[in-house]
Amino acid sequence: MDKLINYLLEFGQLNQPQIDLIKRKVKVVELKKGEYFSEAGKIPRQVAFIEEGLFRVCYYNSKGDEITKYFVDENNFAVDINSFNQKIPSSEYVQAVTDCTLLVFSTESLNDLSATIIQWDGIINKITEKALVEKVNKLSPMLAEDATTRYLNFLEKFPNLANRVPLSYLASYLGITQSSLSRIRKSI
Amino acid sequence: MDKLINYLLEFGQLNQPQIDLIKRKVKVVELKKGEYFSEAGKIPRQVAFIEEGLFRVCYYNSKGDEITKYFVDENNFAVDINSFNQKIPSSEYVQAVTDCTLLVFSTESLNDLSATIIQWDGIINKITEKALVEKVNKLSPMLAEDATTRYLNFLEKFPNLANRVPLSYLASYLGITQSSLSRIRKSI
DNA sequence: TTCATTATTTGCCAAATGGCAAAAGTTTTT
DNA sequence: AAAAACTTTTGCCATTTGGCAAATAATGAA
Repeated sequence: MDKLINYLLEFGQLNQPQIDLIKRKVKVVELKKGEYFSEAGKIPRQVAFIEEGLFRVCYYNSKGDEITKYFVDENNFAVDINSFNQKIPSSEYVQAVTDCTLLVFSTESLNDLSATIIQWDGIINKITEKALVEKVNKLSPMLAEDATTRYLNFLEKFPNLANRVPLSYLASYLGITQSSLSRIRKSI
Repeated sequence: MDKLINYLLEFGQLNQPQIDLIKRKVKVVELKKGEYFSEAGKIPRQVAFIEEGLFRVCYYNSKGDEITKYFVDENNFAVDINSFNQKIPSSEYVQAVTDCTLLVFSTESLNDLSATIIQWDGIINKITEKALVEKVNKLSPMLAEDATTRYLNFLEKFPNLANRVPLSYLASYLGITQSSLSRIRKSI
């Protein structure tokens, strides 16, 4: 669990008893490639810290295409933050792209931590904000770039991943078709 | 200032003395079309609530193109949240697209409010999170849509704006060239 | 290992978008 | 009102990406 604790410590101070409490509140979960951590239509009741592996968040658009909204890799939290906070059914799936090791907080654990650790909410808010800002900053320039550049940027961000991720996931994330991505790959 | 207060009240309760305090901490500012509220390279020291008008957030990409990252319309806060919080120079401009009336909070005012009003941080965090989630949710599907659809969606979101915004702003927001946007307009 | 299934590549052609420069239209300044 | 400056439209053609279906490759199950 060191990854989690170190990650939290980046956003605020915690003393040893607090750290121990956090460790007790978290549950280690393993997910196999392809399994879902949370599903569209359900109210998410857990938050995952990805200790190992890769997730994606995806949904079906009005045309029925499956769209990968973004990838979440290790050392990050994965959750449909909006649905989780508002306790409304999610409109997206959170799915393991590779086998994953997760550290899972339940809603109750989070409430306990929030009530017990005075810095907790502050830490979580900083983490949330940083994650969202990163998403905006990654998505925003993509519109101005051509498909090849978007793919190259993905390669840079996830160097050893491009070949472990199904083409269809990656293509929909990049906003192109599978065949186009295949051609782009060949041309590089 | 009712717009501001009503907006804040959507995210938490405030009693009258608190509301009065907030009103005292805020400064009304008018900006003319084209003027900047904050500029790239500077550390932002203010947050604006847009009472009237439209802003855009823009930057220059590596090719030197000016890119409109997003628009912010009335009843929303405009700030480069990341630079503001971390006190680092912004990499983007916040510019008035139309004449605007703003309610401006300085860093000091915000600190005072945070120290005095117990609910303040919670309210601000909710607002921040909501704004960021909205940005992600608006950007994300754009990649999967063609230019015409993106334009139509913009028209829907800002019905009476498309013709008041320079073509260049809108085109770079939509991720297309001015000429393409001009042709799309004609074809509708 | 072999078969079945799924994922990826490829060919062919169509559609969307870009690049550039000139023309037309608007707005601002003098 | 005329000139200058800026914005938008348009023509022409190149490039990028898409759509579809078949071929190939890779993966998983029997």
